[in-house]
Amino acid sequence: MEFKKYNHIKEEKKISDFWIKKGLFKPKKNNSNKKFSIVIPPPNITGRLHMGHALNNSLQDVLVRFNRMKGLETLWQPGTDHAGIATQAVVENKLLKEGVKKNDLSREKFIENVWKWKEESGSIILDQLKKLGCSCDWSRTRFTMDEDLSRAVIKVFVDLYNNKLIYKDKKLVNWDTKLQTAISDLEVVQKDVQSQLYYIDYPIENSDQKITIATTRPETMMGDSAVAVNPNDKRYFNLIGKNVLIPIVDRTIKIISDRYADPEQGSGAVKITPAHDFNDYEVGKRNKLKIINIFEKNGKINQFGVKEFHGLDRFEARKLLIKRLKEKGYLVKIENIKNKVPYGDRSNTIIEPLLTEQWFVDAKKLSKKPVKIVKEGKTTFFPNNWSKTFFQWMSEIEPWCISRQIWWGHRIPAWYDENGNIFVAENKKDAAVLAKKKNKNKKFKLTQETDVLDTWFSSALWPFATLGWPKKTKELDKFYPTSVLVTGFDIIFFWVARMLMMGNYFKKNTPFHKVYVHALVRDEKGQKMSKSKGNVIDPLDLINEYGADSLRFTLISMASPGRDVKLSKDRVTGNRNFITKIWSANNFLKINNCKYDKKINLNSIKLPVNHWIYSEFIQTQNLVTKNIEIFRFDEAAKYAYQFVWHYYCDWYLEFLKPILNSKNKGEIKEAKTFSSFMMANILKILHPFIPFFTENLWSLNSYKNIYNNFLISSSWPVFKKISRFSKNQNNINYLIELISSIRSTKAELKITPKLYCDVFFNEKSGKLNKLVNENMNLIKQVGRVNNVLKSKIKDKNSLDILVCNEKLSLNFNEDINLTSQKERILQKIDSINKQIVGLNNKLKNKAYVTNAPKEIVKNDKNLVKELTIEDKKLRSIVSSIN
RNA sequence: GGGCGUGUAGUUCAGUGGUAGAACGCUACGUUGACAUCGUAGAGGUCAUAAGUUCAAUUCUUAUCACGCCCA
Repeated sequence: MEFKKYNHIKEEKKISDFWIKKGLFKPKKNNSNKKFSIVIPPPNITGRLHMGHALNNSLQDVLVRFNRMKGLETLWQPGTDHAGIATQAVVENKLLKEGVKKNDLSREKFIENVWKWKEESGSIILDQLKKLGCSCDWSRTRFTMDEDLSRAVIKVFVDLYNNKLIYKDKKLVNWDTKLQTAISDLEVVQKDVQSQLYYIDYPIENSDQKITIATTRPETMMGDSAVAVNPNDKRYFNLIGKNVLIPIVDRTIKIISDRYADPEQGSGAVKITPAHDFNDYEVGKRNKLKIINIFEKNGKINQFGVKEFHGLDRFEARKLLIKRLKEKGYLVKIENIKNKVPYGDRSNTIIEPLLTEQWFVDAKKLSKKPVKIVKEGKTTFFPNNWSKTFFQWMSEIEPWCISRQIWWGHRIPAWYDENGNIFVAENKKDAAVLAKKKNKNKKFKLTQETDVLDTWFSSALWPFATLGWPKKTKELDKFYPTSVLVTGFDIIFFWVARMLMMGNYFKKNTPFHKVYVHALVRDEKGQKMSKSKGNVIDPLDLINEYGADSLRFTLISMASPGRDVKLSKDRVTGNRNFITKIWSANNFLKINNCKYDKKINLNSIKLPVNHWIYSEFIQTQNLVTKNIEIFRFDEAAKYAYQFVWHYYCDWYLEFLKPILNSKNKGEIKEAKTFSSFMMANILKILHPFIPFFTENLWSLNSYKNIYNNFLISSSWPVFKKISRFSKNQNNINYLIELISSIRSTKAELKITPKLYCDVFFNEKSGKLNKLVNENMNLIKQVGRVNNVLKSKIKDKNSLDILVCNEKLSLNFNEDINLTSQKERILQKIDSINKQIVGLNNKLKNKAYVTNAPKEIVKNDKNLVKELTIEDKKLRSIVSSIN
């Protein structure tokens, strides 16, 4: 009979459509009253599936499918975020290609274009998640710019403003000169770069003296307000209070004393530019210095700079200024140094600290409750050490700049009257009411704030806003707080911490009980995947080549806590082979007409091999269950793999062959039904890992007829141990050892494995002897044994071996070379004796015998006994070879 | 500078206070009626280094070295 090969591409698509059409991803009410919910970390609409997503969502899907099968009412809430800056850039570029500049359009018109783009391309990544097999309730898909979610954002903003947790302030912020918006401190990455440190002389007024300062940013000299020296720096002690002239700029400033100046750094004297450096800003505040802003919003020198430099870009200005300083002899020297320079994570341009008016969230106040929640263990991190990182960041938290000078996003619900009074309300009408009160009966005109909110502001509301908040919905009631959040460590601050703040403030409850933190996916050499390195592996390529199941199984089984996933194609191939292995095992069942057509009555099961595989399955089932529950997906996958391949396929199916080939109709029937029953349960425990393949086999094998359900909706196996079966678990394991020994002896003797041998059991009362008699067919076929002899044949072609410490003789129909075997046994005797000596020494040690647990000592004593017997028997074998 | 983490077979990683495990790779043999995307057998480890605690340390403690990440 020919059997088709498994075609993952065709089947995965079919099954995915089917699940969705049948509504099987939706939460299903049941009697247990237990719930399980996860909100997806919303991918942004410009995003495309990468390995990080693949890992993140495979893990969530394991949890979701597992809990669904365990009978919990399960919701996996999907959706996307609007990614303000990224999306605006994408649409801006698209328009530019069509010959349209953003600023030629009205704000409304541009937003219209963004929505159009979103409708066309915004759900690509969700389709990719479907390809991965994610069982989200897609009918509940949400988007951060949806009407409902926008309402939540507005409400949150207004509430926080009214409670003084949001405020407007003029502060130095991280300014992106390319995107021309403020960004939060988290969106700034400090990069190590090669820089020049310029030493410049500032002449001291009314004196021949000069003071040398060192700076990496000479162009900011135009905004200098002072030169600072350390109060303890004796070199400059007598200069404090004197005026210096800024060269080229021709302006005088004071030399001040401030502890910020580090005597060890550069020359020990440092120029202070409060408008263009965060540290200088603080120095300026302490010393009441002038703030001189010399930059336009695009990073070019403005009218407060030196005239010659007006309109020059900051880097051109630097070059020119250095040239002028050199010409005039103010430049002392240039040093090459390594330093950190702030870059925008989106624009990859150097961030400029700029003094602007922005909206801020008082993150410090909002962080108190989350810290408490985590300390009390109401939200726990896995692995736990991430809570340390969390606490550390929360304790140093800065005000969160939430306003962005872009168009795409939630426009801030604040209105200004002509006098600049601010009115924050959910809509213009309400704002007008406030304005009327403020302006008494005078006329006023309201204009709305043009800034929009940071995308993370809306993402912070994700766990409750997606469930319907601020409305009181059934879902919110049922699924908040969510059970677990699965996320990468890189967004603990961006997202997790902020969700904890908002959830605890607005819902008075933690948004999730557990946070599972996974690591990065790297390439096989441990390098971060990046386009510039060209080492990116596209998950969709792997899905097409190997199937989503293979990719999922690989990622899941490599997700060890606290370790990066080093992905290589070899791994995926290996797991694809695993799936093929199950496919072909199932073909074996089909060929042999192994059908499972009604529920098994376990009491009627008689065959020892069935008892054995059942007992082994229970162990596996327990290990898989336990490990998923404690987030050890790698271990869970490993145990499932072990059982299926090395127990079910390698031994169980082999043991079935002699039974199926026998004439015992009862045994044949039991073997057929039970093997298929076990296959059904294998599919169950593998389903969270490889959902497409298992659902497909489930339907091909018509298991639905017995369980009245699709695999995805079937129940997780919870079989009980049956003591009657357990006896045979050990027995079959002894037989396996016997067969393995016969095989390796053949290999050692360089006898082809094909060759059958005869066996004689030297010890009549031995357990092996008895077992073999009970399983005669099995040992003959699987062990390739011709006859089990009644008496020993002393023959030059016979050899004694030891199995489970019982001596037996193998008799071959072929000349065998016993000298090599003798050598091998002598080596074995040697190593046993070393062990015995070691153990005896240990047992002679009184401290050991008195201090060690009795069990351990007992075990050692037993071991010595057994080893001594083994030694004796091996010696007798050796002497018989002579 | 502060914090976190990692170092176990050729590779990627589990694991444990009491005789070191898996997968992949490798070697030899093999097409036995599920499977060569396979089978059988096998080789391969001073558990980074040093000291300490302990009857006993790969495991706990400390130090050192190497590597990685985060924050300043």
